[in-house]
Formats: sequence, C-alpha cells, structure tokens
Amino acid sequence: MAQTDVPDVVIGRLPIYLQTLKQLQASGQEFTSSKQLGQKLGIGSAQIRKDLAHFGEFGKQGMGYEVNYLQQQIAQILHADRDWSVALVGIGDLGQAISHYSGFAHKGFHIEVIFDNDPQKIGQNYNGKVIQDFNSIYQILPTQNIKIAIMAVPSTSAQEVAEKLIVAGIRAILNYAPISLTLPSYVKVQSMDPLSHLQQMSYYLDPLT
Amino acid sequence: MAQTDVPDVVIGRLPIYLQTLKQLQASGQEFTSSKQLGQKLGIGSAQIRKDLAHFGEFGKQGMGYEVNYLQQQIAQILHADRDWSVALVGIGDLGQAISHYSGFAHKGFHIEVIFDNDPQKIGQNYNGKVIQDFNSIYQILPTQNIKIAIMAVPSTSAQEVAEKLIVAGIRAILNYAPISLTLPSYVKVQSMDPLSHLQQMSYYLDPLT
DNA sequence: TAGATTGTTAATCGATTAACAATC
DNA sequence: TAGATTGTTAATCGATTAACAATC
Repeated sequence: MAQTDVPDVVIGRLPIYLQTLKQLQASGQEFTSSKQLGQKLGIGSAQIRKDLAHFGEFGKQGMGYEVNYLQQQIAQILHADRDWSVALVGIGDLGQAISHYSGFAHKGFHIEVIFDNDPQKIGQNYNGKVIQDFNSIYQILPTQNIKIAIMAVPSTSAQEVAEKLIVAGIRAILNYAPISLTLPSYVKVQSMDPLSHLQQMSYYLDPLT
Repeated sequence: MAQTDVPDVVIGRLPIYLQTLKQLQASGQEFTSSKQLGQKLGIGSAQIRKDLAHFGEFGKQGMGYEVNYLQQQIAQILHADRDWSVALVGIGDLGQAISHYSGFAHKGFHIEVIFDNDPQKIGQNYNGKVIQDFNSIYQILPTQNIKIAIMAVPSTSAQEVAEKLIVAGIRAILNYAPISLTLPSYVKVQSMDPLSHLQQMSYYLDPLT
C-alpha cells in the first residue's frame, strides 16, 4: 500500500477509472489498456499509467490491464470494497430525493440514519427509517460508528450543522448546501453544487442567443 | 471584456466567488478584500487577485472591493446576469427532484421543457408542464432557442441522449448520469457524480472503523 | 501622512506530457 | 520474432504563491 502522499487530483480520478472499468466488465471485455481508458475518458494514456504507478504495478507489458483485477485493486485503494454507514442530515425535498436514490446503497454507501430538526418530521417514518432529532446526533453517531454524512440542509445552517457533525465523530461530509464550509483539515468535504456548474457553462455560451 | 482565453480552472472559481459575495451582501457588508474572500474560501488572496485580473480591475488599493459592484461584474462575466431557458431530460425520481429544486430558477436557470421517452409519462402534467416526447426535441428545442440541458437519464442511454441533444442545438449539458460522455469540444459538459465524491472521501477514511 | 490592499511581475511549485528501455 | 504496452524518467507546461511598487 503506497504511503507517500498521493495528490488529491489523482485520488479524484480513481473513481472514474473504477466506473469505466465496471462498464468494460459489463460489456464482457477482459483486458484493457491505458490507451483505451484514456480515449474513453478524454485524458492521456500517460496520465493514467502515472496515476496507477502511485499504488503499484497492475499491468503487463504488451498486454495492458486485466479489467477485473484492476477494478478490484482500485476499489481496494479507495476503500470501496466494503460497506460504509452514512448519516443523512435534512429530509426536505432534496434529502428525500437523495434517500430515494438507490445508487449509493448499490455501491456500498448505506444511509443508516436520517436526522432533521423539524418537530413535525421527527419520529415520522421515512423510507423504512424513523427520522431522528438532530440534537441526538451525539448519542447516535458515535455508538453506530458512522464517519460519513450527507448534508442536505439550508445554507444558513450548513456551517453550524457541519461543526456539530464533526463533534459527533463525522470525518467526511458530502455537502449539498451551496456554501463554502470552513472546517479543520482532518475532515474531508466534497460539495455538490449544480448551480456553480451551470454558471461555469453559461460563461462559454453566447450571451446573445 | 477580456478575450485572451481564461483557464477553465479560473472560470470554475468565479461561481464560488459570486456565491460568497452574495453572502457578504446579505450580511450587509459593503466592502471586502481578497484577504477576506480567501479566508472564507480557504484559498490564497493572491490567487483571487490573479483570477480577477484576467477580466479587469475591480478594486481600489487600500480599500479592497465594493461587494455589490464586484458581484455585478462577476455575474456579467459568467452571463449570470440574465435568464436562461433549460431543458430537463428524464423525469424519473432524480428528474423530479431536480424539477422541484427551486435553486435553479431563483438564479436565472428556468426549466422550460421536460422530456421523457416513457409513453406512460408523455402528455402528463408535471409541475405545471406537459411532459414532452423526447423524440420531439428537434421540433421543440431549436424553436425555443434552448442551449442548456439537464440530463437525468440512465447511464445506458446517456451517451445517445447527449448526441441527440447536440443535434437539437444544445451546447451545455449538466449530466447526472454516472458515466463519462464523449462529445465534441464545442459542447460544455459538467457532471454531477455524488458517488465519485463519496469514494474520493472514503479513500482518506480509516478502513478499520 | 501612515496603513492597507490592490494589480502585477518574478519565483516556485506541481502536474501533465513525451519519450523510451524493458518485457510480455 | 515482431508488435504492443507497460512503468518510469526527463522535459514541458501551467498554475499557485511570494513579493512589491503603486496608490487609495
């Protein structure tokens, strides 16, 4: 297991390698090459080989990579070869959509607890789970050893909610609130911000149309 | 208006600058500085000044930036100072959540048409809009001059749907399918992939817990 | 004026790309 | 063997950071 620190940007590409390998596997292909992967992803083959080199040697000269083996190896590196318990915070429209989304559970991320702070919602049954009072996170999260949270709360409370989650032991947050969180570096944060993406694209669009 | 090509990575930061300026404005602050913005965003002040320098001079020495003015300028640069019509393709669980989400419309991105290919859904009224047959995109999109699409379709059909959208005149796609699209470079694509983000974070988590 | 902060240039840093010996 | 593709080193490229004169 490579212990020299691997750049964030490399880690960020591993999930898409994994995704692409899964597709190749589904299509029944046994071997692939850095060239083929690069073409599918629109990046250079050298970059893929360099990225993988951080973790070991996974291919054979002249042959390329065995799809199945490389997939397993990358899954292992990402800790995607196991199940993770996840807490969902905020069960408004967005939170409900997230909890419906089956893609997480199928890939090993299971929403085990749902929190909200609305007395109307607390205690209600949602998707087979009782909605818990957000104030009880200190009782619930540590005992269940949950390290990952998905935040679907208003921007106005996002920072405060995040800080409490950290106190409760959360170490990775997938943030759906369109705000930049300021948190200690030992906590990983990834933000989903569709509006930013739309604005980024509209820059390139002809404003006259 | 700066015409020398600005790096993608810079354009990608402008929306978060805009977001932060809106927050400052909401809090009633009239002036800010690259230092303050940098601290809020966890990036260096020099980077912010350098980014802005691509487009002009927006500050005053010793004073910093007028929040309102800088906000307007960045909005203009991003073409976020106008309204855009958007097509939503796919009205399953995810598409429904997206169409409910009010954040887009409030920021100028209006979902004007909804497409699906399920005969059960076509013709039904959803959120005040009649769901259109995806096969009619060639009639509808060009006449309404819609350049932006949000894709919430299965991975298996994403590539094919994207290609048809381009023929119908779409030039920017916000893709929710977890797949890497291969498209001509004159089309901008941004992908929303929560699973990739979760896997990226789980890399850093202690696998033993 | 003195202090602060800009816009910009130069220095540093890191990531991508090209090239190639090794070898399946 | 000849062809293909790896892993890796060296060269290039681009982005971030540091520093500072200009000036509000």
